[in-house]
Amino acid sequence: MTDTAPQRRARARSKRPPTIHDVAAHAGVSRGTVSRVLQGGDNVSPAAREAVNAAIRKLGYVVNRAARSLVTQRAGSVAFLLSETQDRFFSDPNFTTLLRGCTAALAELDIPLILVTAGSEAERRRITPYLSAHHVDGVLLFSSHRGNPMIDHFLAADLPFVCCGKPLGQRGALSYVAADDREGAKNMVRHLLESGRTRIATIAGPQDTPGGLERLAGYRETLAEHGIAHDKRLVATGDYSRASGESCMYHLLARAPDLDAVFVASDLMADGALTAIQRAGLRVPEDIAVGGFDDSPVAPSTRPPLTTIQQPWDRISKMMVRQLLAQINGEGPATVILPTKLVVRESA
Amino acid sequence: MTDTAPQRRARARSKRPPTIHDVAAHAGVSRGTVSRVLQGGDNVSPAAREAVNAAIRKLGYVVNRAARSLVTQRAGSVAFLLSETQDRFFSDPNFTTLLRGCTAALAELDIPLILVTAGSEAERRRITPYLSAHHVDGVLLFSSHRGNPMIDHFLAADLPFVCCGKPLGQRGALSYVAADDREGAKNMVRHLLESGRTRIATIAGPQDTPGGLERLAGYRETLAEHGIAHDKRLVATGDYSRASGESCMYHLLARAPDLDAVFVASDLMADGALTAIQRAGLRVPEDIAVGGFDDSPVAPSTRPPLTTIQQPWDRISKMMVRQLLAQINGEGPATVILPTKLVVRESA
DNA sequence: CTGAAAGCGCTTACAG
DNA sequence: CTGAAAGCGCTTACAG
Repeated sequence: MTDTAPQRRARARSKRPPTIHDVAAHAGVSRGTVSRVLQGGDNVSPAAREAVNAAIRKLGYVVNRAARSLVTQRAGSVAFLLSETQDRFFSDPNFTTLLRGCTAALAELDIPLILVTAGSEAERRRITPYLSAHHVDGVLLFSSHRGNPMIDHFLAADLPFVCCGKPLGQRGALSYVAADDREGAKNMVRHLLESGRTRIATIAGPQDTPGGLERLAGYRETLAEHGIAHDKRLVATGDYSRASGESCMYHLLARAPDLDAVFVASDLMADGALTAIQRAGLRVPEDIAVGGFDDSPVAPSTRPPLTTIQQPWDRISKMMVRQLLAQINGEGPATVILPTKLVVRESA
Repeated sequence: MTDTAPQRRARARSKRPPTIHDVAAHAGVSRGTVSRVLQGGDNVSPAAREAVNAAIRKLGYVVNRAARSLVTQRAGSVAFLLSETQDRFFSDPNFTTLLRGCTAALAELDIPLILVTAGSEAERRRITPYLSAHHVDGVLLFSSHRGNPMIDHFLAADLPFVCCGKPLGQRGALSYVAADDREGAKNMVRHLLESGRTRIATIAGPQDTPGGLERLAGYRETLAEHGIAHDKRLVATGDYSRASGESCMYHLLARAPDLDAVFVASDLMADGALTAIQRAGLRVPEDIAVGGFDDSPVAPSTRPPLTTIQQPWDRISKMMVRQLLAQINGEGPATVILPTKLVVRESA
C-alpha cells in the first residue's frame, strides 16, 4: 500500500522528464561524468562520452535549467527591456525589426529572451527588483529618452546591460550600440547639396534623444562646412510622429517660402512632410527635395518613394547581443558605432 | 590565509543577493517560516509574519526563482510562441497588438514572458525539446495555418497551451481563443446589403486559415439567407497581403464589371482593393462599397477611411493568458469566442 | 579520466 | 503555529 521512498521516487520519475541521474544509470557512469559531457566533454574518455550521448538520445534528456542556474548562479536568459511608453515603441516599425533581430541572434545561442516592458514609473518599480536580483544575466535596453533611472539600478546591482543608442545624461562608460547618426545626417545633407539645393531646411527629432541631437548636429556641420550661414527659420523640431512632421512642414513653409529641400530626421515625419508639401500645391522633388532617415518599411511606398538613410538594424541587434554576452563573460563596456547608408529613391 | 567553509560562505554571500537564510536569521525564525510567509502567510503568527516582512524589506530580499522552480517543478514563466514565418508576423500590426496585450496581462501576474519564434522546420526542431522539457509552464501559440506539428508535441509532453484562433486540422478538444469571424463577416455583408448593394463580391483569405474559411462562410451564409444565388465569379482568394488584395480586385472587376460592393477579409487586402478600384477609374463608395476586416491601424487612414470589422485584440490576449493559467492550474481545455464590432467609416 | 560528496536556495510534508 | 530535515537536479572542486 505505502511505497518506500525509493519506490515513490521511481514512480514519480516515470512521469517526469529524465534527469541526469537516469542518464548516468543508463550509461553506467557517475552523474559527474554526465555533467562533464554536458559541459563540453573535456576530461572525458571517448568511450564514456559515447555512452553518455547515446543515453541522452535514447532517453530524450534535456537539462533542467533551473537546477543548473541554481548552482552556476546564472539565469541563462537575457531580458529585452522596453523602457518607453509601450504605444510608442510597439507602433514603431523599427522596434519590431530590432526585436526580431535580437530574438534570432539569441535563439542561435539557445538563450531565452524575456520580453519586459517598463513604460510607466509603476512598471519600472515592479520590474527593477526582478532584474536586479539577477533573474536574467543581462539586459538589452531600449529607451530613447534622456536619463533612464533603471540604468543606475543595473549599475548598482552589477547587472550587465547594453543600450540601443547612446544613453543621454549618463556619465561613466556604458555599453551601447548605435548607428552613426551624425554621419548619416551629413551624408543626406551633402546629397541634397550636390543635387543643387541651396535653401535646405530640417525637421529634427526630439532634442532629448540622441537621434534628435546628432542628426541636427550633422545638418548644421555640413552646412557650415559648405560656408552656408545658419538660418534658424529653417529648423523645426518634431516628435518623430507623422503628424508632427506634417505640422512642422507647414511652419517651415510659412517661415521660409523659398526653401528648396528638407532633411527630415525620420521617415514617418518625412511622410507627414510630403503630405504638407503637396497640400501646399508644391511638387516633390521638383520644388522641394525631401530626405528622410531610417529606411523604414514605409519609405518605398510613400509618394514619391522616399530617399533616406538606412539604419543598420540587423547589425545593431546582433552587436547588442554580442556585446551583452561579452559583458556577461566579464569583459568591460564598449561603444559600437555602425555606419548608415544613403538610399536614393525619388523624393530627393 | 585559508578561510573555514562558513567564513568563505559568509564572505561570498556578502556580494550576493540575500537568501531566505539571511531573512530567517534577521527575523529570528526558521527558513520554513520565511517560506510560508512568502507563500501567502497562512499558518503563520502575525508576529512572525511582521518580523519576516520587515527583514525582507530591510534586506531587499527577492526570491530566487531557479531554486523555487527546482522544488516546485514549475518554471514560473510562459512562452509566447510564433510558429509562423517571422516576416509575416512581425510585419503584421495585429501581432504587435497581441504581443503587447499578452505582455501586459502577464506582467500584472509577475509571470515572465519568453518570446520564441519557430518559423522554420529547423527552428521548430530546436525549440521543441526546450518547450517539451517544461522550461515554461505553458505556451501561447500563434500560428494561423493548418496542421501545426508542435501541437502534437505539446500534447505528448502534457504541456498546457492556448491557441490564438481555431487550430485547423486538429482533433480532440484544444484550448483556443478566437474572434467570431463568421458572425463578423455576416455583420459586414448585412451592412452592405442594407445600404442597397446587390452585387456583392468578396476577397477571401487563405483557405487554410480559420479566418479565411469562416469569413467566406459568413459571406455565403448571409447571401443565401437573403435569397441571393451564389455566383463564383464574385469570389477571389488572396493571401492577406496588400498586393494580393489589389490583384484580386482587378480579377473581380474583369470577371464581374457590375459588382457594386466587395467584402475583403483583411484591411491590408482592402487597402490594395481600394487602389485597384481607383485605378480602374471607379469611386469608393459611390460605385463600389468596400468593407474590410480587422480594424487595423491602417483602416482610419486609407482613402477613403475604411469601414471594417473590429477584432477584439485586447480581449483575445487577456483571455488567452487567463485560459492558459487555468490550464496550468489543472483545468481542462476551453474554447472562447469573442464578438466583433462593425466600425462604419466612409468606404461603405 | 572518474566517482563521491557538498552545496546552490528554495518548499513541504512531518512532527511536535 | 513552528522547526528540522529531506530533496528538487544540477555542477564542481577534491581525491584518487
